[in-house]
Order: sequence, then C-alpha cells, then structure tokens
Amino acid sequence: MADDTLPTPPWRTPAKTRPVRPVLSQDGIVDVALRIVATDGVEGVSMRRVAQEFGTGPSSLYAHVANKEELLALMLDRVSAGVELPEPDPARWKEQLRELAFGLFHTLRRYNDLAGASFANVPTSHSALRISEWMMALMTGAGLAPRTAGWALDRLFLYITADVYEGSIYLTRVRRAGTTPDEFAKAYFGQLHDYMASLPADRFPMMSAHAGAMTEGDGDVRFAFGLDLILDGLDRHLDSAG
Amino acid sequence: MADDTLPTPPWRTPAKTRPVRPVLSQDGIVDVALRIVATDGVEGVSMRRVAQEFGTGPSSLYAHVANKEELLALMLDRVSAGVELPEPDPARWKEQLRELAFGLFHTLRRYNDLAGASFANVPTSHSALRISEWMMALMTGAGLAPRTAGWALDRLFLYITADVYEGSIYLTRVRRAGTTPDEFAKAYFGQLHDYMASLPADRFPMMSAHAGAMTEGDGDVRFAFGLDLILDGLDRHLDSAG
DNA sequence: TCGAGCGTAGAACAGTGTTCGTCAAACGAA
DNA sequence: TTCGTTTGACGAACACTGTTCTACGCTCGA
Repeated sequence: MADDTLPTPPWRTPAKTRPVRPVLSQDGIVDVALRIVATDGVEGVSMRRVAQEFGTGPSSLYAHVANKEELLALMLDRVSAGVELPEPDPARWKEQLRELAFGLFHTLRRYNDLAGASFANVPTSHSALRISEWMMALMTGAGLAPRTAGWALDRLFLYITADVYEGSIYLTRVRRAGTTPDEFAKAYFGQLHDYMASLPADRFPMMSAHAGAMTEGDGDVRFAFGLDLILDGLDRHLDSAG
Repeated sequence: MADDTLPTPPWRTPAKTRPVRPVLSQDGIVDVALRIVATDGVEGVSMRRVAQEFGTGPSSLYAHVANKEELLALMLDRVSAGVELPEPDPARWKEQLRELAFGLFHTLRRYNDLAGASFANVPTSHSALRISEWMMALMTGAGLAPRTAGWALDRLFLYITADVYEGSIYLTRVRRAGTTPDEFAKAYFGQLHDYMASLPADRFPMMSAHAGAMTEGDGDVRFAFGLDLILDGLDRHLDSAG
C-alpha cells in the first residue's frame, strides 16, 4: 500500500513473518505445480516438492487444496483456459475441429503426463465448458444431431487425451535414457523395426514384410491420421447424408 | 511324482520347507497379480500384497520379475493370449475388426485399470504380435496400404486402451462410493445433467439446451460409436476408393 | 482488549517400490 | 562323497508418497 513509498525503519525488521517466498494461495500453488509438471511430470508434483517451493511443509497446502486429485484438476482447468477459440463457422466445421484438436494436443503436451489426470474427469469448470460449448455449436451447426455431437465431443476429448498421455510416457522414457529425442527415436524405432523384420516369415508374414512401413511416421503424423479417421467418420452422420 | 501315491511317513514332517503356499515362479506371480487386479485394480497390486499371497516378503519376487513395470507387462501379455482370432476374411474386414475390438474391450475390462499399463508399450510378446499380425493381414487384404494399416492398428489399440482405462477409473469411483453401478450412474449422470441444464442459457446455449441428449448413452454405446467413426473413416483409404 | 477463527507448520502414520546383505538349499566337478 | 559355487528366499531398511493430527500465532471483528 502507501507504506511502500516510505523507507522501512531500520529498527523494525521488515516483513519478518513473510519471507521472500510468494504467499500461499490456490492460484500460486497451481502456478508452481504447473511449472513442475512441465519439466518433471505428474510424478514430480509431490505435495512436499510444491510446498518446498514456498519454503514450507506439505500440510500447509491442504488449506487451499482438498487433495492431490483436486490440485491436478485445477491445473487442467488452468491449462484449458489458455485454449483460444475462433468464431465457429459450421461451413468449415471439419477444418475448425481439426485446428482445435491440434491446439489442444500441443497445449496439453507442454505439461507432460498431466493429460492422464483428465481421464474420466468430466471437466465442469468455466474454461473447459467454453470449449465444449464451442464444439457443440460448431457440430450442431454443421448438421449433427445434438446427441451425435455430444458423443463425438466425448470421443474427440478421449482421443486427444489418450494420445498426449501415451506420447508423454514415451517422452518420459526418452528423458530417463538421457539422450536426445532424435537419437532415442532412431534407436527405439530402429530396434523395433529390426525385431519385427527378424520375426519368422512363416508365422508372421505381415510383420516381417512390412516392418519398414509400419514404423514410419512420428507422433504428430499418427495423431493427425487418427484424428482424420474420426472426423471423416462423422460425415455419414450429417443431416445432409440422410 | 510317484511319491504322491504313498502316504507320508508320520515320523517325517512332510514338506516342512515348502508350506501349503504355491511355489514361487513367474507364472504363479502373474496368476496371483491378475486375480488381485481383477478385484482391486493396479493400485491393489503392490509387491507386498502379491508376496503375502505366497507367505513371503516383497523382495522374494524380484528373483522372478525385474520390477513392477515388468510385472504389469507380463500380466498384459497373459491377458492378450486369451483373445481368440477367427480366420481373417477381408471381405468382412469391418465386421471382423469390430468383433476383435469388442473382444479386446471386454477382455481388458475384466482387469480394471490394467489397460493403463499398455500406453506407449509396444507389446512385443508372441500373444500380442499374434493380434497385430492378424489385423495387418485383414486390413491389407481388404485393400489398405501396409503403412495405412499399421497406423490404423496403432490408433485402434490406442482407442480401445483409452476407453477401457477411462471406464475403469469411472468404475473405481463407483466402487469407492459403495453403491451399485446403476444407482451411481443414475446419480452421476443425473447431477451432470442438472448442472448442465442449470448453466446460463445466454452464455451456454448448447449445453443448457441439449443437456439431455448429451448425457444419453452408456459406456458400451459410446465405445461402439467411436469405434465406428474410426472404421468408417478408413473407407476412403481403401484401394477401391482411389 | 479479548476471544474466535483461520492459515501455518512440524511430526507422525500407513503405505509404496526397491535394494542390500545374509542364509540355506541345490547343483556340478573333483 | 565332499567341496566350492551359484541361485533363490527373505528380513530389514531406505527413500519416498499422500494425508491427518495437533499445537501455535497471527489477524480480525465485537
């Protein structure tokens, strides 16, 4: 307040009770937890570690957060608040859904395996409802029945979440190996390719013959492929498709 | 052996070193772990709990299993060995893929959240390769390029795994609540419906208007819906589709 | 000025996966 | 048969985890 403009009297130890650490609050806790999860994954977000960043013990967090599950949910809410939504244009529904899916994919991916916490958690926060509302408007506007649009919404979230989660587990292994992602990918897919190619051709003709083709394509390509399968599959549910 | 036909002499304490408990072996450990995971989930499969079923401590398991991650992988191998595969008939590729997906879905579901352990784990066991080989033969036979078939295989596994995993988390909550699944579903979806319907109609017109339609359909219906989206999406990749 | 309430913490509880070191049984070679 | 050697079994312990209990101070309203 106005006291900040005055020099602190030297005979009074200033802010003794409040150390340099940021003050404890729900938002602050979520901030710190998001920073940790971005580098070390959910495994790294222990109550002790978060509390340590505030210079205190784990029990202090429970005044602002019910438990770890709620903390993870709050983190997801914060993340989903950062997703930008253009004006829905039903004429370009597929293109816009694709863009949203990619946006969510890349946004979630920044926070490692945090996506795993959203399984079976219907997000009811404002920031998450925003996205659902937008998708419903776009899909019903394009000619999908509300029930079909609701299911498609559900399946798309599941698919995006699952792929981010799977990718994060893969990346965790990369991190543990200590090599660069490129090196690791080359070694990993190389091994996989060699193993498949070495399978007995009489019992595994497909795997041994098509080992090369099957190990093609990185995470992004495969995500796009599956996403397009789902979106194309929606075509026949449009009103215009009878 | 033949000794079993003779009565054990009373002056010799029989099998003192080998108690009634089954002997420790990798297969036996996987057996016990699968029994536990079917009732209590992966959370219940602690090394101590498994060891306790053999009347020993957790360290004894590490002679047969590298760590818990490997144990979970072995459990998945065992489960996938139980999946039956008919003769692939490319003329009915979609129908056969659907049947396989449902079979995997229901098989995996018996073991709760064990499916979560298969994320990003390319299964290289014989029992898992069997399934991949079968799917590749079916899809390439139907007219999909090997690369496309490989990606589709990947996406289908991801989708099935993710839905089983999500469902298991939901069921865990049911179990914790202590009510019957029907009661829980009615209460859960009822709350969800009421909440969505109570949203301000000016900012959430879709959610509030279509709350009823969006909460329709149980887990099986939604799984089938998403599965058909993916399978229908494959149509345009067939050779015959140019 | 004085309670009341709330946020802050330290300590502790009941778990977890995993490792270490010891001990006994089994096996192969002399 | 006897002597290493190897292997599996296993108790104890380590470094963690999420969560709860309880006491302590500070701040705020009456």
